[in-house]
Amino acid sequence: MHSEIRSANQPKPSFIETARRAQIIDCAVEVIAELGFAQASLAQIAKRAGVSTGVILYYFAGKDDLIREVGVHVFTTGRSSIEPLVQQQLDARSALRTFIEASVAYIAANPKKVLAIMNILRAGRSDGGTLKIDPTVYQPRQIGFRNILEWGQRDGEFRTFSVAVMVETIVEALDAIPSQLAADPSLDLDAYAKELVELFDRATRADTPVQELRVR
Amino acid sequence: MHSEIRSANQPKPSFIETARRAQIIDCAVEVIAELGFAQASLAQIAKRAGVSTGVILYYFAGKDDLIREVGVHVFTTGRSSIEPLVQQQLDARSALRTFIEASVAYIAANPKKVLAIMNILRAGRSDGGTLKIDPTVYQPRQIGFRNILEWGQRDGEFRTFSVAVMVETIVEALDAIPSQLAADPSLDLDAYAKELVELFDRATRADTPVQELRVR
Amino acid sequence: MHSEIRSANQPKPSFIETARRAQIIDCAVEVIAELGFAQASLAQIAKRAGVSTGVILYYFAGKDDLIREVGVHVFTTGRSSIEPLVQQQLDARSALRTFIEASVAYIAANPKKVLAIMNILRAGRSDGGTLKIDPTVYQPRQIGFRNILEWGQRDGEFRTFSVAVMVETIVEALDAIPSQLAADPSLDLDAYAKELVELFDRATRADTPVQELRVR
Amino acid sequence: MHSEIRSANQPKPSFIETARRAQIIDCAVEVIAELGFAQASLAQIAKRAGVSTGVILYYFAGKDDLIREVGVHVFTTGRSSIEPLVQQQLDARSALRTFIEASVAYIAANPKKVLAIMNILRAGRSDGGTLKIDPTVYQPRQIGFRNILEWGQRDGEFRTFSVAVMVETIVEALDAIPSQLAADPSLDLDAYAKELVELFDRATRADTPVQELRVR
DNA sequence: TATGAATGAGTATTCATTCAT
DNA sequence: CATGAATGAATACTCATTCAT
Repeated sequence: MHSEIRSANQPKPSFIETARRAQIIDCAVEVIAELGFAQASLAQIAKRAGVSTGVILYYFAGKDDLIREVGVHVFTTGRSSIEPLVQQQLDARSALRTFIEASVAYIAANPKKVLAIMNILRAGRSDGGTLKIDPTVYQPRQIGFRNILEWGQRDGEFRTFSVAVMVETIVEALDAIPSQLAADPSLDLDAYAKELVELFDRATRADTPVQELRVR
Repeated sequence: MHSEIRSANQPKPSFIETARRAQIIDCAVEVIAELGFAQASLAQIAKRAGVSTGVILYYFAGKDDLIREVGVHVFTTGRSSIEPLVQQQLDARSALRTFIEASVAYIAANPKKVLAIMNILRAGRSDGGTLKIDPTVYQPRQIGFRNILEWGQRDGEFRTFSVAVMVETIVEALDAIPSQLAADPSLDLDAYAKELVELFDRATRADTPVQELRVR
Repeated sequence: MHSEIRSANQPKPSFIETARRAQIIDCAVEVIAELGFAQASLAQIAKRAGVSTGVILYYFAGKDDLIREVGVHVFTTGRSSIEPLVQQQLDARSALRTFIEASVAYIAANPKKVLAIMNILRAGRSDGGTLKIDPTVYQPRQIGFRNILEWGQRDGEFRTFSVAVMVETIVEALDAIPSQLAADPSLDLDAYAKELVELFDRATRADTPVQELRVR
Repeated sequence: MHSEIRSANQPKPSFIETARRAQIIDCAVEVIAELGFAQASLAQIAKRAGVSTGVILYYFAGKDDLIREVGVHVFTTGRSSIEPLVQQQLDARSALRTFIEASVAYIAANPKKVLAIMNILRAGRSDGGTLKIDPTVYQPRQIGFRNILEWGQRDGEFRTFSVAVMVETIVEALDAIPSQLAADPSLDLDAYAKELVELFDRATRADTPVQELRVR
């Protein structure tokens, strides 16, 4: 019945199971966002969900499994709200701008989810040294940025730079937002997005055509 | 015996005490860097140091005290190796470049120390909600960057942008390095520094005088 | 699950919970009575109960909570076995006699419980300076004696004396019994009670009517 | 050099040793009186004395030994200030009154010492089940009261009663004072003594000659 | 499905004591 | 004489996990 076993023989999760899993993931997100990853015990999460800790372990193979699924959930929903917008863009520069804007918008719309993820990712490794969230879950974002940057470099929109460094810098700039927002909920995220767009537009664009970035 | 008490009445820590404290701090750094903050129990640190956990609590008032001193140690040595170089610079642009280069150089020279600090800072808050490392210890860096950016804006070297956002982005770009280096020890940090310098030079500089940044 | 939380939302403790709590309280009483409060670690109590220490902390919020509940348990049962008898008395002199007799009888019937309580109360304060058992739990006894003494003084049965001093002396005379009984289990408590009744009857009664105390 | 060894071969404790032992005993008294026995660690006592814990263990065979000597010290000085006064009395009734008064006076003059002793005696037994203070140290007081009571009964001054019960009651009445005094330092001990004298005079005296107790 | 009960390993911390210097 | 260093056992407590019901 645990997720691994499930995927093998039980193709159809019941309605109640789906609901329970979603509920538990939501509660885990809240607790991790509010108390931090270290304080987020199964007992706390269960308490928030109004169930016993046994329920969590009935639906998830263990704490690690739950955390992993929290990661999958947040990154999946994030991706689905960002990717379509980016794919509409016709040039790399617009795509980069859109990616940043959509990312910040997603943070603004889901501050707890994103904060929870950051708390998890930044809490370091698990006991065995493995990461708490599988790279395949969070790397698509890096890959997305990488593709855009390489696209822009191919098309001559972007200057020559290390794509790896630029990706890392962009991603970290975005990842720094959730905790700032938690510390100061009045933070103006629209303005923040505009600053980041301008910052990375200047950081990436090719020199010669000093074409101005159109404000939307 | 413990640091707080010490500073009041006992001006001269013995040689052996100084050595032990340094040794324990070093071992704490290693364990935190290698296993992550959550796995860094006193037992682990003591094991690494080849002493009993009692020894740690003999020299430090508690785990919190040890962690705090790790923070002080790393930030103090970091600052002393960076600040003098930055202060020699005559214009904001050079100061920013130097600050970034010196920061990366410090990471290259002390990868474990910096990784440990990142693991601590990113592990979130303690039980009581207080930070594990006092802001007065790590904020001088932010203030340093802020001063440089404001200086450049005043002097017209830098364009208009949100200093807060830029500082955060720069700092996060630097803070992302230690874990990358841990994952790939062959990472070329000189090149990484050059990329960041170029990136933030373009992100900050004023438009008109398209003066090229001299490569050192 | 823990007592405080329980009283708020969970009106029906399960049978097994009630039994376990009672069992743990009993074992705590035994250990505290036999080894003294200082030696009564959770490990000792758990060992006596044949469970792991975790079980104790599953049913009680902590050691302090357990100790507090031991106090409540003993004082509550003690009070319920003493108070009704006292309240039947029509004059203060009989009430005082009955109170003393019933108190000794309760000690005779529950030597370990009372010894445990004495060990707790006399072990001094907790770390924070707070008492280990709430005054509201053990002060009703003092108040009971006080009321009787004041009643007798009002009615002229008792002479003039400091009620506070007399209460303290009576209570201490009773509290001295459990440890004497532990040291010498053959102690004749009926005789002891008669002695105390006579002692405090003479100590309290008014001078003029040299009316003899009727032996019951 | 430890006390047991000492008594065998070193008949003359040096001046410095005598002073150190006295100093440590005094500090132990203070700490035990102020913090309670449970909180009175060797470290606390050493801190109060301004020495290292090693010093304590140099002059005393262990913590138990120190505690024992605290007991000896307080009971010895107490006895020497009480016994001479009692021995001057020519009748048992006066002796009893004097014993009580002198005991309270000693408490008034040495509240910390007596409170410390009470904290020790009431903290229960040591690890091995042995008492923390040897009975030969504190029983002379009981014997003193016993002798007086038997004397009075032989001479017809006192009525017939259980000497054991009366002794215990008197002693407990006195032992209850130090903690009351600590809780309320403004407690009027002269009045308290008068109350106890009157209380036990009435409790003990023979019926027929209703001779009034002369107020001194 | 879900609960409540129980465990056992792991946490930081305290403390009396030993010992080399 | 005295210190400071170090230990090891014991402390209360947390938590993920197991399991019978």
